[in-house]
Amino acid sequence: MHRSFSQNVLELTARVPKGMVTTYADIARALGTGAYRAVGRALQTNPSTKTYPCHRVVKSTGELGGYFGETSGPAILAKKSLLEKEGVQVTDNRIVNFAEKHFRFSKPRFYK
DNA sequence: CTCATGACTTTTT
DNA sequence: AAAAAAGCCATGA
Repeated sequence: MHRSFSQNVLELTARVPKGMVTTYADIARALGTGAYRAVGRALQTNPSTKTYPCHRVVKSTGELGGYFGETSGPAILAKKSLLEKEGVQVTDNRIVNFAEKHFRFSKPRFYK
């Protein structure tokens, strides 16, 4: 069964447990590619934040990254709020204790 | 098909 | 430590 790259990005996003985060690079790697930037692009068209909690996807550096196309401003504040509501602290645009909150995908998956 | 673009990442200043 | 440059690749025009 072939799923599009974007579709797989969304499905992996849905796997991240509440209170944990993953990164754009992790998702790309889990799909067997290095298309980190394309991951962000795929999330930009997220059809449902309920189904796909894309606020749990952050940068490899532990910084927040973007939300709904915005890299700063109100959208990012919303992302921060959602994370803190789940117990992930954010200070100065960064995940506090990033290593402990970092969810790792168990096995690589391929979409092709 | 080619080309530019971006919710990125890593290396180099 | 902070900023810039270079590298990455799926997607849409």
